[in-house]
Amino acid sequence: MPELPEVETIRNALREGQDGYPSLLGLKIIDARVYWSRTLATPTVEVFQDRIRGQIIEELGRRGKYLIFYLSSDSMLIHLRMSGDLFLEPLNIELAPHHRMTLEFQEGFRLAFNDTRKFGRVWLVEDPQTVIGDLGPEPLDAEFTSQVLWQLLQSKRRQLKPLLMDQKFLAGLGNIYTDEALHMAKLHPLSNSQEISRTQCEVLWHSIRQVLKEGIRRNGSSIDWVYRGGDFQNYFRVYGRSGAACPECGTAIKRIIVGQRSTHFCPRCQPLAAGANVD
DNA sequence: ACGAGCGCCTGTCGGC
DNA sequence: TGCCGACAGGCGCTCG
Repeated sequence: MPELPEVETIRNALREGQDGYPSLLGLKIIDARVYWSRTLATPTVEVFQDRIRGQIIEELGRRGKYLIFYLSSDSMLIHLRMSGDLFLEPLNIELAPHHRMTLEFQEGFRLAFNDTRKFGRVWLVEDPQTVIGDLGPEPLDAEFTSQVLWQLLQSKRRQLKPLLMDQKFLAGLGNIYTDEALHMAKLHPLSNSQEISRTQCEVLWHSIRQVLKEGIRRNGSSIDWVYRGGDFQNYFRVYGRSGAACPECGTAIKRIIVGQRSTHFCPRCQPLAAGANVD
C-alpha cells in the first residue's frame, strides 16, 4: 500500500512514539515471532529469531519505500508492498488474523507487521546496501536536483509513468503519487522520457517533490480498509477520480492501463505530444 | 533497452 | 442470495 509519504509517516510515528507508546529508539527486542515464513526474505526464521533477540533499536531510517531499523549489530529492513502495515499493541491481546511477524519488547508491548496479501518482506542483514543498493535517487534529498532528473530522463527512452515508478530510476514514487505528480506537471503518462523539454523537466521535478511533501504533511493517504490517520486521499487531483472533473479545467478524468497499472490523467491538461497515438 | 504478461496473495465491490 | 470477474498504494521474473 504505502509509497514514500506513508512509509515516512510510519517511521516518524515509531521514532517519536504514538498512542501512548514510547519511541522505539533504545528499546531492546526480547523476542521475534514469524507467522508466515515467506515474509522473511532473509535469513531463515530460526536464524532471524536467534540473531535479532537482544538487539537494541539504535535508529529508524527510510530509503525509498523501505523502512530501516538500525540495530546493535544488524539492520532490519521492511517493505510493506501492497497491504502491509505496522503498529504497536499490548503483548497480551489476541493475534489479529493477518499478523505475519511481531517483535516483542520488555516494556510489555510489541511491534506487529500486519499484511493481508502477504506481499510484504522483511530482511535482517549486516549491510543494508545489500538490499537497497540498487535504488535510484531519494527524491527529497538536496542532491536530487532538476539537473540530475534531466540527465536521468535523457539517459532513457521510456514511457514516463513506468519510468518514474521504477525504483532503480527514482526511489519512493508509487501509483498514486506518480499520477498526481504527472498531473501537476501537465505531462501525459505515456510521454517518452526523451521528449521532455528541459523546462518540462524542471516542472516535473518540482511537482514530484511537491506531491511527496504534501503527502507527508498530511500523514499519507488512507484508502480502503487501511486507515492510519492520514488524509491526503481527500486531496487527490486525479488518482481514483476517473469520470470526475479535473480540478484545473473541469474535463472528465480518464483512466487507462499503463504498465499493468491503473493510470489517471486529464486528457486536456496532459496532452500527448503530436505523433504518438494513444487516447 | 524496453514493454508486456504473469505470479505472488487476500479481500471487497459491483453486476447479473 | 450467490457467483464471478475486476480491481487493489508493489515488484521480480521471463519472454519477445
